[in-house]
Amino acid sequence: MTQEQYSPQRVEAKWQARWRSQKTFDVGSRGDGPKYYVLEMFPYPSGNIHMGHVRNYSIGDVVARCKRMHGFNVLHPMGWDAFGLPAENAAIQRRTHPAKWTYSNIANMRAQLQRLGYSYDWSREIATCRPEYYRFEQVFFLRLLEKGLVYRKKAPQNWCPSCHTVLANEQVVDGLCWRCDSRVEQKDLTQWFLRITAYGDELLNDLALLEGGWPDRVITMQRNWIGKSTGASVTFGLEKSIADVSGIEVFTTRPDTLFGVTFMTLAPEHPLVEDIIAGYDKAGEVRAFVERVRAMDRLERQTDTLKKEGVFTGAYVVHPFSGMRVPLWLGNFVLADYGTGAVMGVPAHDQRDFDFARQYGLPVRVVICPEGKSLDPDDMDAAFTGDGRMVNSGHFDGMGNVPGKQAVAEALEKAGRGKAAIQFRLRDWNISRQRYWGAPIPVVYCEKCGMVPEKEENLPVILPLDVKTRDDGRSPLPETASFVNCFCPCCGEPARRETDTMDTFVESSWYFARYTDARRTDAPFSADALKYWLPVDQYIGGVEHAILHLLYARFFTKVLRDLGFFPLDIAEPFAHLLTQGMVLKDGCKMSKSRGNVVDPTAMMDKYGADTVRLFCLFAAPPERDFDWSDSGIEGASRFLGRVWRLFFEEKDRLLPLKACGAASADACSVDARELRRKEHLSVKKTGEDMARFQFNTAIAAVMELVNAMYLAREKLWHSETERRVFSSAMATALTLLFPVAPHICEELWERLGHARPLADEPWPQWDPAATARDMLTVALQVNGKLRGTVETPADVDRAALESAALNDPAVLRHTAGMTVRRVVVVPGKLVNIVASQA
RNA sequence: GCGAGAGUGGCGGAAUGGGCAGACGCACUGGAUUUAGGAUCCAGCGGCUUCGGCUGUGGGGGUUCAAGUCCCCCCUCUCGCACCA
Repeated sequence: MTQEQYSPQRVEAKWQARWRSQKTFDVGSRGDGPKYYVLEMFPYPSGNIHMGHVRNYSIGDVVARCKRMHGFNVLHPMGWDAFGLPAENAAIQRRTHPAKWTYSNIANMRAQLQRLGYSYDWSREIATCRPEYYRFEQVFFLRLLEKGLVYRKKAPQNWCPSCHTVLANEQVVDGLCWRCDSRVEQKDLTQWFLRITAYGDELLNDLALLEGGWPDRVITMQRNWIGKSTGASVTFGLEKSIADVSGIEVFTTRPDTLFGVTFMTLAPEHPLVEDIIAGYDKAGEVRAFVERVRAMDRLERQTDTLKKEGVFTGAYVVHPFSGMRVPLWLGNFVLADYGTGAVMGVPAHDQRDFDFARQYGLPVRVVICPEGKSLDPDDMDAAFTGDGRMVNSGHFDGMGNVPGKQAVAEALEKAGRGKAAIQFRLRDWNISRQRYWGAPIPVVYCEKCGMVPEKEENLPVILPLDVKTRDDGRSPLPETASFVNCFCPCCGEPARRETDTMDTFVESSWYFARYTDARRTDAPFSADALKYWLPVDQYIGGVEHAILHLLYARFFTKVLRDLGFFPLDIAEPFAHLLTQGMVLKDGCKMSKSRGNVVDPTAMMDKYGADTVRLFCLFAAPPERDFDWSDSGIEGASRFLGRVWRLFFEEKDRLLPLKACGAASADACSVDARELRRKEHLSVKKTGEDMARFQFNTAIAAVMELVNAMYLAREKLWHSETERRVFSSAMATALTLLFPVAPHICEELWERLGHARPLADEPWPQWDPAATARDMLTVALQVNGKLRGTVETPADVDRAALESAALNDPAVLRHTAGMTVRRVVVVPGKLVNIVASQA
């Protein structure tokens, strides 16, 4: 028998061309059915796709194709997160322009994605570096400015000396730059901030809406990052008078311990330090301490092992209720940028304060006692942080400390010395970047009018492409006269344009919405399209964005809603989130320096796209990391070869049926009925596994079906019905495998004689009657141990089953000389005989 | 330290509500085919075994007729947070 050789490259090129020319996956041309929006995190156009992309996008493509087969109107777009530093650095290295580099990378990577046969609606493709895209970001910026949600502030900032730019707090990981791992320095700079803290509560509370849809750990990470603490602010009067300053404010989560305060500690950076130590005879020592702490960088200062140190300032504050004098210290553990940069010290009830007090001989004052006990400060070897009764606390004595928290806060408010307060760990988002390849911030600086927003009708402020790039990595914008020199939108006089650009995370905070009407030019979105498509039903990407991108996008969704761009009933952008694991090689992350990179295009050259997709999905469940295996992909390739060969070896006898097209196999052999049963079970299992994103087991179910067909093929040609059973199994296998390996399935489907492509076929229905069995294998246990099996008719009654079990030779052997105490029958599954020595 | 997740053959991994542990694949072994190699097809494949069995899901207890699965204690690994007042 001559048979055609399987050439994946030829088959894949054919179907990719057809899908493109027929716009198969353009959602605009298909308007029926309920909507489903599946989105994968868009790539940074670094030059070439890597296996991580292939895995991410293969998962998304299976979801998209499955949903489509289930009758959904599926939006599945793709685009480019195209601004950013690597383009600039690469351009410097290659003596080219970031734009040129970026656009050529996009062209290259688009071709690579198309070679993988993903079902994207390419008509909605976006690139964030195009003015048609970022112009709307500038519109958002101006509206946010109007609302006070974006502001400029001078403050110590995270500065990456190697990237020559500031970083947001979220972009500093263990004191290092998230991108290049350089040590981040602190630098005083005037920067633009987005007031994400104004949404702290909503970002925190709405995490509840994501329970069940997002992985718990991502929700937890966001909750921790936002870091809400409830407590009170308290103002301690300053004994010494400083102009305009009446006292020092602290934040505490334990107002119930207020009477236990025996000292106060300020951050060395606290703005009042100089005023406080003025005139103190040991001011020099204090200054030396401040200098020493300041010299340490963030990383050093935040390690656990750092010795807690402090210095007395010579000054005292006054307790708001007791009027007691409280010594004022500086401490290296107090953070300047959390709370008020000042902490009240309650050594009896806070371990850190306890250690500090013992180290410097400060008094310990017990104000909470465990129920029915008393505490002696001299006997304590650790702080008591549990609940109990308030003591030594004036008229609060005897009160439980839990209600005491509120009571003290109320009393503070009445006395004008404080109030209930909430603190967030979350800081405002610094979006200024001192780099060139980003979206310009649309404001100008005028000598007369100061900072003036650009007029909306003048947008976009276009990033000039004809700049002289600098070798040192600094932005060329400040030296680009044609960009910098402008006229004040307010008075018309000459002015200077802002030369900082926006953090690229701003672009990725709203791109998912732009896809809903990507070609629109007069507005960023259209209300109808947003209302129809949002939220994204399934979002898929790496867990490395658990805080950064996913928090920013949530924030933007709420902001754009409040600015009137988004529908009011959209609270969250991504209803379901799948965080896929990494593709490793030899247990390590793939990297050029390690030399363990597996190139997807080389794999496609060798095995074809279908095999690469199949292996990425089959190797492990999607959330888990998996190790690339050269023999593993061989196995995937072998399986597709097996499908291809089976098809051509049996082709002359195959009928052009649809999936599950054999109505019944009643009058047929056992083999035919078994194959039909396997076919329907495969439809059930594959469907269920796809729905819960267990692609590895879904594929295993199709493999089982193919294996069953190999074993049955010589036996099933006796009758027309048997021929139909076999043909139907083939059609079903192709249909079930289609979302994973679409090209080969389309090709064989067409060769089976179908005019309508598989892409337009519905997901098959399985028939419970076809999965039923006349004979069942029932496990026989004695005292819980498997001793044998027995074949029984499916409708056997309990008594018959029980007696069959008791008379089974293996059972008899194991119950010899014993008394049967009990027989447990699980219908259709097993019989367990409980027996013991007589 | 706190929080989350994980630990199953030589390997990747199955077992969705406690019910025949190891599906599917890789590697390996044997057979068929082949001039040969490769490819392909078929079969075997947790460990021990006196071939009757015994034992086995990180370790130890427990619940149950029955535990990878439920409960308690412990160990290891991965990830996240880490002076947050």
